[in-house]
Amino acid sequence: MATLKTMDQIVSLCKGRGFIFPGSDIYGGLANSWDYGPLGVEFKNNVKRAWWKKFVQESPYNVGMDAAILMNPQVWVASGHVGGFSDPLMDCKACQSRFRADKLIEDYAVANDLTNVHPDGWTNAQMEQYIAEKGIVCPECGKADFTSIRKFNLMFKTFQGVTEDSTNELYLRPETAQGIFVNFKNVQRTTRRKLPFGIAQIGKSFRNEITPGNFIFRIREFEQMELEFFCAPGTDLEWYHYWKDYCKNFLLALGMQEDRMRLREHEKEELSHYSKGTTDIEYLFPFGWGELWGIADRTDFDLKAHASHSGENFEYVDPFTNEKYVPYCVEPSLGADRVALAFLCNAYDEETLEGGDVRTVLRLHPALAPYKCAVLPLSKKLSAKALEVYTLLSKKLMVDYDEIGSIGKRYRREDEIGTPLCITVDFDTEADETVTVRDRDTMEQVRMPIANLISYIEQRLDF
RNA sequence: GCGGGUGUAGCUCAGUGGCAGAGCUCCAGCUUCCCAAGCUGGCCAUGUGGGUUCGAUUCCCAUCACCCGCUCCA
Repeated sequence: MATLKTMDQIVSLCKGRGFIFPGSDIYGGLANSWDYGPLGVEFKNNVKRAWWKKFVQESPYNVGMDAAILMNPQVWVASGHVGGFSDPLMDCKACQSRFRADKLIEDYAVANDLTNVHPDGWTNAQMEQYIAEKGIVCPECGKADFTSIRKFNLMFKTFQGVTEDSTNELYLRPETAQGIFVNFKNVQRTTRRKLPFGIAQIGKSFRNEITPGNFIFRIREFEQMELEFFCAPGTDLEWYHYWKDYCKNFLLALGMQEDRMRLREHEKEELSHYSKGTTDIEYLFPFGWGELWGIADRTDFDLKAHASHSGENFEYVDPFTNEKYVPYCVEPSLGADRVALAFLCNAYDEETLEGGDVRTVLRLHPALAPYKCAVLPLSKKLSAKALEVYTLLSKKLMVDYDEIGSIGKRYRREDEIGTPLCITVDFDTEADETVTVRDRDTMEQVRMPIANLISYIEQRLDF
């Protein structure tokens, strides 16, 4: 199977074959924006479709929805993003290191056994004053020479309405989850679901990251695939483990190599304020381990926060016990671009053939491959028959067609973009209605009637 | 965002204060017909915006992007 490659090889394949291009390229680009090209959009759509299939279509528990990106700003006050998503940062003027002011104070408090010092709710001025008074120094160089605090609000702002005044100020959502929480009652009522049930959503989110990078791993405009799974208090831990396994199996079923995956449980100190437990599913990228999927037990934090801010009642009445409670929530949250990148890295392989030439092959699971097969006439004289086959298959599947260059060259081109099967129309096809089907991974060829192609290809798409 | 490096064709790299070159790719034609064959021809570049200069791809400034170090968690 594929060996670990450098990021450059992946990026260069993506640019070269039309998976992913730098955003706004002709104007010199825009920091960390990337555009998905013809193959990239097919591939990413397949990743999203696979997730939806497993988490909505095949799940007895979950339903889907699609909330608006722009939401009432009160949503972000209630969720804690307006306050919590802006990190107070200071730079050391002496050595140029950057720190979070609240972290500096916390570390100082821990080091000096000051158990009653918690800078979470402090203003910038309070934190600056405290750091100056206590003479807290730079952990890097030991000097006490900090810049003042600068807030980096991680939420993008925009305006609704024609005038740019602050009363019309809106945020682009930094996560899709809140669109689910605010619709909890609507979905529960209209679907008549009883607990436990989940609401799934795929959509764009926006974060003004301080340091984005590593290709599409950390970008400012990204796509999330989130499930908010609601259950009775006390059953949350059980479901937390259920979904953790379910997520892991999803990745394995699509061919992710197990030795490049790991589950990392967050330490108590690392947990977010709302979370009782969090596990990250991480993937070993060429640049190191990176988080793909965060599975968090969010308790009743979000629904309660919205209940108190909005005045809505989020209590659920258990139809069997008549018990009233605010549901607990388990959240498996996956980055679509990240997992797509992981699948690309996972699939990328360079194979040295007999004779010494190197074959680049993207060993994507057929369900994820941009094209499910390619139709290749052995000669241009066979174009008419080959196009006939192409027309037939393209009614059901994404199919490529290529008649340029030698047949071997066209096989290699398809290998490089992960097409699992090549269908070669030759001089016998016209007479006996059979074609050669060549496998991307084994390079083996079988003869098959045209009539059998669709079912043969479709059975490989299961996972 | 801060410090250091880089920017020439789709890709990999030459080169110069006064004409911009190669290999691969790509396209066309011929040929071949089941694993990157051959021949012929063709397309395509100095990241962007300013400045200095008679003249800038080369020098200067800014900007954008990428790579390497400090902060993020989908």
